[in-house]
Amino acid sequence: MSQKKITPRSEDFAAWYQDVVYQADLAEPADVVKGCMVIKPHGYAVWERLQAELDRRFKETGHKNAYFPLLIPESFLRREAEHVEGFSPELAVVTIAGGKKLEEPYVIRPTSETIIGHFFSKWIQSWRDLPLLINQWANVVRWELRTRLFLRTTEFLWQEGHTAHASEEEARAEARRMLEVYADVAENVMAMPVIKGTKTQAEKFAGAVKSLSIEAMMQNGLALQAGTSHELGQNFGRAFGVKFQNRDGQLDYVWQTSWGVSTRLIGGLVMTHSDDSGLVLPPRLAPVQAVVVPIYRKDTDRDAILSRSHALAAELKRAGILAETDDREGFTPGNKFFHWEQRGVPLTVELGPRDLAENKVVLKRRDTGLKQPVGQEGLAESAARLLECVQKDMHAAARERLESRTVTAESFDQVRGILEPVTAEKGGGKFVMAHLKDAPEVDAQIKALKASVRCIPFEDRYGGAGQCILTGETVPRRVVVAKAY
RNA sequence: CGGGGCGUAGCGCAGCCUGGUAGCGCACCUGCCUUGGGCGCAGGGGGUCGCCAGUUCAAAUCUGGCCGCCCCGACCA
Repeated sequence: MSQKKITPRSEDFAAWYQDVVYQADLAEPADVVKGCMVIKPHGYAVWERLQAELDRRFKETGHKNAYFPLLIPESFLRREAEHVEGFSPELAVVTIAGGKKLEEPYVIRPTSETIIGHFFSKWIQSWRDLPLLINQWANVVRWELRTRLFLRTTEFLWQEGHTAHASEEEARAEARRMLEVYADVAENVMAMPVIKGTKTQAEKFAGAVKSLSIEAMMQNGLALQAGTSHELGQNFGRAFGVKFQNRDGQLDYVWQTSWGVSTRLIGGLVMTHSDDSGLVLPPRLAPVQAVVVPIYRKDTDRDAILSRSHALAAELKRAGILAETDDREGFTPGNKFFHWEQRGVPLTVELGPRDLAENKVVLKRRDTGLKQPVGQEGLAESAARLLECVQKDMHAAARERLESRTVTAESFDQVRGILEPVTAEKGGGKFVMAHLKDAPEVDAQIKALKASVRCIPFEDRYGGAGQCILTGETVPRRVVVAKAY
């Protein structure tokens, strides 16, 4: 393992992010496959914990998992006009298979609305078949020009929920419900505060009637769209002939939703909590929550300290804490501390000769770096309590950062003044709350600043209606403007 | 596609100007010694110097061509 230093955030935030991802052993670029990455065991373990939290909630809200093909007939993409327009530039297409040119090429799914729409049309006849609530865990491919580990890669892992409903209201409620699930996971599992809101018409998903999103703020002040949930209306229902007979005996098209989060969340996690020493993981996502580091000077200490370390780790495990002992030979304690620190382990349990003699250990928390001696008696309880505390404190710190970097603006020039100097490298980003009309020409002017309207928040905390700073028309509330990933 | 940069050990780089048997740091292996925040010492393994051609007694080094990658811009759920 290399001992390369991590570039400080203040020097170059983008370089810092890469360094943290490497040093924490989360992932590396798949050098031989442009734009793709290898998610390494530690990174994948974080993803698995996140998946488990999400999957449990999907099932609790009545959804079932299924799996649809990776390859989609090219013609399917064309059936929904906006959808094809939105996705065709970033499609990878299979034209040859089995040594022969295909009659009709397949695209590698960039998302599955189309092929799932096709199967929904076969599965749904009656209102009794509705709602149909499906989720798929899958990989997708989008040929992006510029990629960054986790945040935007050519291939990525995600889940996509696809549902069909008998009424518009029910579909709308579903889209909203799933956004709330995402917000719950972001806030309470990832300790990452988010703003829930509606995308502007210009920013909505290709083929949707309305898109909802949760937006998080990274430590450089840039926004990250952390999850989206779409009301598809009857657009895909019409395109794929997903008809049902309603209670009145009449044929109608279903109202659909789709919603997704991806491995991008791991990028968000890194950029929300980590520091200049490396990764910082919230306890609820850490694959290892506590690591016992034995410290011994002489061979005579060695056996006693190692066996006590193993016993303490076993006790922690019995209490449901993901714990292990770092009993690797040939590494100094200092080396081990750095090792686990870079990997974001929330709690380190130090056990040396002095502690052994006094029946204590030293607990160190990753987020604040604070150390405290605690008795070996009752270690499981004190560790569990401390983990809870770390989880809460991390959330509070991130919340505080988001609040303190949210500002209001009363004119376009003011928005420009705040956002123009902001870059992913230098940081300084803000969420600028301003009155803006939901109209494509307005979005276009914000785009010219290399910023975007992130969302129109559900909850208005900035004083209600006002005049659009570009058109002068009255709009109901301020929207979030920011530079984003 | 426009501008800039770079290809030498697993990673990061020096050597190139001025041609003469390929080096440094980290990582890796062995042994001894250490262990409360990246131990030390000694020994060791690992290279078609991006590819092709040319010049030359001799090319990592000079010349020409090609390929690949990175950054900035454009593009972008």
